Amino acid sequence: MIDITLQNNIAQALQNLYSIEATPESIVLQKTKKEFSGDYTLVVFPYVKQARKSPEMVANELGSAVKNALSDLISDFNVIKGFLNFSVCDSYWTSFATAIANNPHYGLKTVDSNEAPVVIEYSSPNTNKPLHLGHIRNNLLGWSVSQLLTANGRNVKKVNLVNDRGIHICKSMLAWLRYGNGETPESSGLKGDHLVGKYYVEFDKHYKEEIKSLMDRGVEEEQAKKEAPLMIEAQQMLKRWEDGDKEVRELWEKMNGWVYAGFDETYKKMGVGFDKIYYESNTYLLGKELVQRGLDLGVLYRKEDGSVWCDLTDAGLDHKLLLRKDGTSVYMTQDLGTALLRQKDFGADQLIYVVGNEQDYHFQVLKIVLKRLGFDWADKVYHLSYGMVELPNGKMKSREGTVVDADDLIEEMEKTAEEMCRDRGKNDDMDPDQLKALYHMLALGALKYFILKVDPSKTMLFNPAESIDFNGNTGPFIQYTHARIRSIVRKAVYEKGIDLHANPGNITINEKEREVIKLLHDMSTVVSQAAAAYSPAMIANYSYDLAKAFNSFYQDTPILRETDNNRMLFLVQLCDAVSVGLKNMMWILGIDVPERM
RNA sequence: GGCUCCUUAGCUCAACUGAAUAGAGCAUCUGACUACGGAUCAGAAGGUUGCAGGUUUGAAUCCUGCAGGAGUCACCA
Repeated sequence: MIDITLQNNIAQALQNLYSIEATPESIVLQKTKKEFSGDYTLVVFPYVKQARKSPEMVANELGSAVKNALSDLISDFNVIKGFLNFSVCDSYWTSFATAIANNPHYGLKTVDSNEAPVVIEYSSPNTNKPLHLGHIRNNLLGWSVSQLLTANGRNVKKVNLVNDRGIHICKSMLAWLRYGNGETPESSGLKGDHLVGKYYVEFDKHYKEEIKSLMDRGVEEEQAKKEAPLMIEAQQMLKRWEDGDKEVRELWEKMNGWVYAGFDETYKKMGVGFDKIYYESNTYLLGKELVQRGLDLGVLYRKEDGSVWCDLTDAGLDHKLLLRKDGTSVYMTQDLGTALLRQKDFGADQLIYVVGNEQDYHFQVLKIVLKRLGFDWADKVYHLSYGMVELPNGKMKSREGTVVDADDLIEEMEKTAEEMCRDRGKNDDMDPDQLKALYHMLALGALKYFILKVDPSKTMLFNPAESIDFNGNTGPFIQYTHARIRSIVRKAVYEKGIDLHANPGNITINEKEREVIKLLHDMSTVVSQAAAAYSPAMIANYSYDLAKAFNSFYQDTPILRETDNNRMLFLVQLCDAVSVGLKNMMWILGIDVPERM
């Protein structure tokens, strides 16, 4: 790559001219801004003090030295104040573009499956309600970061941890027994997760009524919440569950089965999947063993009432509960257990958890407790924290009915995609199945891109109306660009008989072509930077830059009417290269790109 | 209240490690379809990067203080 060559030569020149010791990696090259001529820029200010010369002089001397050493690569340089701009020869760019045309793996590294894996957990749903918009951000991030790390050559294992036990499940079960009349997904036509979610809401409704009537009779609110018959019954049910009561377990399995079927459908629609699924009902006991171990080691302590705690005040945090006084486990207990189990299962090089930022504190504690329990691999735990998704009218709250359901949203997007396609009337020749697949592809492209283009750590605002806009910085814009490029390449090959593998030889390129090639050239760098930052957003925004640069170039370049055969060949190869680049970056985001649309 | 994170154009978002005149899209306005796919492109307008200091040749970026917002500090998960 040319940037590495440049770095080496600059380091050498610094040494020769001013006896400045600088490692090649420490030399920062940036892309030259559009307003100035050149391709790569070196800021020389950091070296002027040691060189004891003016910035202009240092830049000129460095420029000459590097140009002389690399006369076949660097065609020219110019100096503006302390900025040294290098221009790269056309031949370097053209041969680069030719080389990646038709290389379907450009920008993607090969995975060594013997390497210790990166284990990434995402999704982690509760089995008492359907997936909503917040889960969508989680799932898309988790999937995309997996793809991103894979593209960077890492051996990735995707896992899901289903929270299938606890009081919340009992609430749904209880409400279903009481008010369900034996309703099933089949009899009601409801998706399993929606059906169970319905009874979770039902429980809450009746529970609140009970609290209210107790309070009307003069009971304090706190007291009423504890004494409401429904709550007591739910707790008894949890106890029966933990005791392995046959009747409760059977119902639990039946209702969870409905939910899993529903989730699978949603996951499939979103295009996400897992290598392994953990269930808390299978892992929570291990956490309890770890707590015992902590007590034996003396890093945890037991209060008089029997509850177990960890004192984290020396780390600047509070005391943290690890086991309730009745001996049942809490969230942290389970997480300790699953972390250990996962480490044992995979021998992971890194453990990534895609979990919302409301749990930043939880993960801080988790790492410290693991460390104190004597697990050195605690350092390998990385919490990929993401911000909440807000709606234009404020936060999502299940109570106020402002939750956006995942299935509804996807269906809504598909409908809009269909309308937009109808309006444009371009797909009259496609059969109904193809059209349906296309609408789905566009709907998900729009949704995924809209969510992934935002930096994960930031709170984002989801505006349903805007997300379905297929213009501007959106997924469909990139999908459309890709389809158009494929159309050009098809025509070139079948109508003009162009051989994509031929060598176009030496040709000169214009500014817009150069811009496109440079973007492609930097793609691998961007992929590794994005992987280091766990940021699909970088990929998304970069893809958009590339698509935009291509459209601008495309607009005023008559590719297939070009009279010079070599030049036409080169332009088609450039098109092909761009489509490969776009396709691979969209692959990282989990977005499908159509050959035609 | 303690701790953590956030605040960039009317709106939604960028800006990799500090670097040249802080960039896109949407919305608004002006232009380009006898055209390889117009779901496009070219252009205009829009900014004291929350406020006040500091460090630096250079700050949206680093430090301090303040204001505003979010999260968390549960025998919830």
